[in-house]
Amino acid sequence: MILNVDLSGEVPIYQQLRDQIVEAIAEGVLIEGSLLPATRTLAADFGINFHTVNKAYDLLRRQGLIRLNRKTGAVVTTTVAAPPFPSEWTARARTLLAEAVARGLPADEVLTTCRSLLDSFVTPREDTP
Amino acid sequence: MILNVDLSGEVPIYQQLRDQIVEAIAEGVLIEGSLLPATRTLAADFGINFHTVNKAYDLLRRQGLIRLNRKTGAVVTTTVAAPPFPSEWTARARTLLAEAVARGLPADEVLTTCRSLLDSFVTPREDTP
DNA sequence: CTACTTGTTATATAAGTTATAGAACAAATG
DNA sequence: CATTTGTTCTATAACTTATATAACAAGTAG
Repeated sequence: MILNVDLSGEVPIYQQLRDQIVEAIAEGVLIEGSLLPATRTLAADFGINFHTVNKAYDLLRRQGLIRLNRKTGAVVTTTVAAPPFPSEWTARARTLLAEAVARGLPADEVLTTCRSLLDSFVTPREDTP
Repeated sequence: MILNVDLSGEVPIYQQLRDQIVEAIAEGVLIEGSLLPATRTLAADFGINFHTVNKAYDLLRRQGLIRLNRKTGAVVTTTVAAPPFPSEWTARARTLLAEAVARGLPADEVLTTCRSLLDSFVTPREDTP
């Protein structure tokens, strides 16, 4: 997995890490059982503090996307979204889609973009018999 | 237009205001030429500081969604998204959609949700002859 | 013209967030 | 037992958020 951190960007570093790991999971680059680098290792790779990586991992853990074990490190776990998540997610999607429409992007183009993005995620977890 | 502000929420107040105004524009509740309340008025309505409202309006102005005139106040302006916007938006959409997929929401359900949201926005600006 | 309403700008302050730093603890592995 | 890993604690600097007060600037209405 390739992570890219923009240290001088507007988005907090821990959020960038979280987002990219979430995307890697969606893409199938990270699957159930995949091991993430140790916090100190990842921090050293980017020249950042390991507390910052810790914060990203803690976010992912609270969202049920990884499990943290001593010595084993962070392991990706695929769980099904808990009840409050879908409606919260929809609210956020509403805001993001509204922004696109308000700024003049045609609704059908927006939907096409969403479809493309989703298609790029859908990873064949099932074997072809 | 009905605005709702959660003073003790995680999302900054100025962001909540911005988001809700963006959604109102997408919904067609606010259309080109609609006047927003004066910053001091809106601030008084919610018992917040007018600088906070100012920040929300300034964000909207920089995104080309409203124009600010002295005495006239804030006026909604429908503009077409500038070049950097679509790709930036797509990047944000990618992150949000990835989160849904990573947390186990079926891709087709996610797309359906997006379609529903977009449908709820599409407002007939053209007259029916 | 004067008064009022509006956005604009400036300064200050308190609380919270982000990132860094160093240290120490706790558990699992080899 | 030593090492590696996450966990917890304290501290600090820079930035963000929200508030407060004050003054300025430009339109509009009387």
